Amino acid sequence: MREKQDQHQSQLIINAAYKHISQRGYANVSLREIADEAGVVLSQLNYYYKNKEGLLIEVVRMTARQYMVEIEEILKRGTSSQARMINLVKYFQDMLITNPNLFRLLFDLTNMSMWSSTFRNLLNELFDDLANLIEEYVLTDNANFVNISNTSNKTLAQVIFGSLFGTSIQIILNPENKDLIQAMNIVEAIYTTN
Amino acid sequence: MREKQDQHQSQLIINAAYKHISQRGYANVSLREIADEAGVVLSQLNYYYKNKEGLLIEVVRMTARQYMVEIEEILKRGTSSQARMINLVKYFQDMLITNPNLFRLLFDLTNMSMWSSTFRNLLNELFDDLANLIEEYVLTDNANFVNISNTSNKTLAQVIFGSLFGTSIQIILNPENKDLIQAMNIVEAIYTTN
DNA sequence: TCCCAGATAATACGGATGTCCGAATTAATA
DNA sequence: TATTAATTCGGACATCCGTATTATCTGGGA
Repeated sequence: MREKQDQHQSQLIINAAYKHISQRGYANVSLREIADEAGVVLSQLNYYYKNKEGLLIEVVRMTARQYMVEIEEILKRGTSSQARMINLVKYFQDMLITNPNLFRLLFDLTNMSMWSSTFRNLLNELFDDLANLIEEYVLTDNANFVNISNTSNKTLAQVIFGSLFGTSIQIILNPENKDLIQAMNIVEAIYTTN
Repeated sequence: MREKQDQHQSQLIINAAYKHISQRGYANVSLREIADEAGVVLSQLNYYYKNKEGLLIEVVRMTARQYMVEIEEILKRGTSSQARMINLVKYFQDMLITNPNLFRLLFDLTNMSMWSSTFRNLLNELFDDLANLIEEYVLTDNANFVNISNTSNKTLAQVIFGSLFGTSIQIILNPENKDLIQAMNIVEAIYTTN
C-alpha cells in the first residue's frame, strides 16, 4: 500500500528535509517545499515533528548518528595515534569534496546555535562527541603532541577540531581553492611531532 | 534641529542595525525593530539603503573598515614576525571577551555567504584582506614557520586564520570555557618555531 | 518670497510562512 | 465484524515582513 519503496512518511520527510536544508539552508527552506519534495501533505510535518525546529533537530540527530560511527571506524583503522590523526584529516578532505552539503548543514546549525539555546545544546552534544573521539583515538600518546602550559587533552582536541572546522568553512566558501584543501595537511603535521 | 547629537539618520540606522544584528542575528531582526531602535521611521531604511541586504552590506563595510585598521596597528607594534603573531592571537583573545558581538556578526555573515553570492563576495573581500595582513606582517620570515609540501604563504595564512576562526566559534558558543581561550595560544606556538 | 530638491513621515500592499483544526481514511484490536 | 486509535488529507488562519507609494515637511538658493 505504501507509495515509495514502502518507506514511512516520517522517513520520507526527514530525507527531503536533509536534502533541502543542507542544500539551501534552514532559514531559506519552507515546510511546504520539504513536504512537496517528500510527496507528503504539509500538515504531516507537524504531525510527526510538531515544529520546524523539531524537524531540524531530528534531521541533525539522524545525520550525526550516521557519521559519528563512520568517523569512529575511520579512526579505528589507524595503528598509531599519528596515523589516526592522518586518517581524520583525510576524512575531512574527502568529505569536503564528495559531501560538502554535510558541512553546510553543520555550519548552518552552528550559526543558529548562536541565537537559539535549543540548537546550542544540540550542537554542544555533537561537538563534545567529536572532541571526545579525537581525544580518545588521536591524543592517546601525549608525547607525540604539543603540550603547552598544561592544556588538557580535551582542550587540545577542541583546538584541533577548531582548526579543521575553520579551514573547512573557507573551503566550502571557496571550493576552487584546491590549495587550501591540500593545506589541511598542515594541521595534521602541526599537532604531531615528527 | 537634529535630534540625537546632531547625527544623521543614516548613521543612526547603521548603529542600530549593528547593535541588533550582531546581538540577535540578521535573520532574526526585522527592519521595524532597527527603525525603532534608531528612532526613525521604517521607510527611511529603504530610503537610505534600499534593501535589508543593502543595509547589512553597509554595516559590514563600516565595521570591517574600523577593525581592519585596528588590527593593522596591532600588528605593526610587533618587532618580529613571531611577536606580531603573538599580538594577533592576543587580539583575538581580548576581543572574544570584550566584544563577542563582533564575532557573532562575522559568523553570521559567513553563514549567509553559503547561500548568497552577494554576501559571499563581500566576505571573500574581507577574508582576503585578513589573510593578506597575516601574510604581510606575520609570515615575513619564512624560516620561522612550518613549511610543508611547498604551501604558499597565502595558503598558510588562510590556515592560520581558519584555526583562529574555528576556535573562536567554539568559544563564542561556550564562553564559560576559559581553557579554550587560553588554548588559542597553541595556535600561535604551533606556527612558530621556538 | 517662491520654489524645489532632499529628507521625513504615515500607511498600505502583496506575499510567504508556520501552525492549527476538522474531516476522511486506513490500520489495529478485540 | 465492530470499535477504536493512528494516520492522512485539505484547507484556512493569523501574523509578520520587506517593499513601495504617496503625502508632508524643511531648508536653502534664485
